Amino acid sequence: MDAATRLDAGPLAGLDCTSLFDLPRPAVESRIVVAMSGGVDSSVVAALAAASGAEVIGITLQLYDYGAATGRKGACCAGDDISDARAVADRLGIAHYVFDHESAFREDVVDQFADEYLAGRTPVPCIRCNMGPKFTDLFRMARELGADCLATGHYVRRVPAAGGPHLYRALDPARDQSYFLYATTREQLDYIRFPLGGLPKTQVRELAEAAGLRNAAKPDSQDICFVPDGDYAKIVTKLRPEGGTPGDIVHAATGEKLGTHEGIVHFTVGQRKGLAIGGQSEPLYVVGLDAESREVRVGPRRLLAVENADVIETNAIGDLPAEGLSAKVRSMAKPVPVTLEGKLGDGASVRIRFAEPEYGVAPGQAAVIYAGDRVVGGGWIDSTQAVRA
RNA sequence: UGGGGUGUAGCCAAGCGGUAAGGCAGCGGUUUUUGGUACCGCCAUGCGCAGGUUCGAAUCCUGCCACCCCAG
Repeated sequence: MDAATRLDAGPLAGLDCTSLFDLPRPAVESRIVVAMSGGVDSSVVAALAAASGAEVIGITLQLYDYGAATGRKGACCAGDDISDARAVADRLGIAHYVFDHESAFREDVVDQFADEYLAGRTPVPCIRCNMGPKFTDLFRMARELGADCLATGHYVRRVPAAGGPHLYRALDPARDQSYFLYATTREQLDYIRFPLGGLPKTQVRELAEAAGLRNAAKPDSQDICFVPDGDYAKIVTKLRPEGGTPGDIVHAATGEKLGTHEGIVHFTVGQRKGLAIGGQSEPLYVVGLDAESREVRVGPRRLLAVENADVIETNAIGDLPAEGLSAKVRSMAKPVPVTLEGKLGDGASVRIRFAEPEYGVAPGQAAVIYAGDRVVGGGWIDSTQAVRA
């Protein structure tokens, strides 16, 4: 009947729920706050927490409302997520609180998102969301509730080490979410737990199934959570109408005007589709955006080659090896070899030199630095330097 | 008005009597907790129009139309 029994009998019978949470004292004396989004992953974290014997409190933040965000009525998936979270908490017999966090989310994430596009950059709202609502606000709530830790469903590994915990990529590279967590501070990492970082997704689903969670088969979330139909530009221009001001599309090499566009917010460096320019012998990509002139500069793929990128507001996690560093400039990519100029961390600016030219590096995106599987930090890409022709 | 040239999908373009290449764009799908990329698939019963020759024409012939260039 209770979750612990089911788990012990289920496909993950050998799993040590207590050590998954790396608690400072016996589980039965501990209190764990779980960030519950309503998805499978965080629901399973709640189930694991409950199975550990600790007192578990689930917290769900109401972050957005699709109806309000898009002007559409009757579409409120956020509400479905919240009710899923509540149902899971009920099923597990744990406390569950929902906090209205919409206005803070709008300020910290959505407005930022729109402003970045307006400035010709390409934001990563998921990182902002982790930095703010999840790892700052939820963090504070968990502390105030006297919890021993805050647990989330992120696929990333926290590994205790001498100078403080380290952050590692998930065991399953296909699920790894470390790109979105490079900005995690030492204080946050001390307190937050990622019990799923060592598990394959299939196992998580099996566990959800075994625990009888109603969202066990719920599709993985993808795209930007507050952009229901994938049309992010619609949201941006709704928030910032000036983002839809037309401008010219010009060839980056010749300066020739090739066409016009319906707003700079529709483009990102490295983008190929959507330019609607035909009659070319090879594909054209966006190689630069000028917010001032609203000019979209395009060119063949070779013009995308970048030899270094300057990143700002950097964070460092743990000590930095002298060599063997690699970097990801997008979530779905293999880390590529790099060297750093400057000292990573404490908000400093650093120059990343790519060992081989990197293509489609967009300002506004994050560059995350790795030493093998360990995340050593990262920062926001502010500008890039093209490979000399 | 005379001379020359060109008219093939949204754009560029191959084809030169044997039953419409390719690229770009676009659309769809796969992948994906950001944007994007990449990959796969689709995309001219018809070649400016009308006739003719031929077993068979985008390809040859005739006329017409349109656009471009040169001349005046």
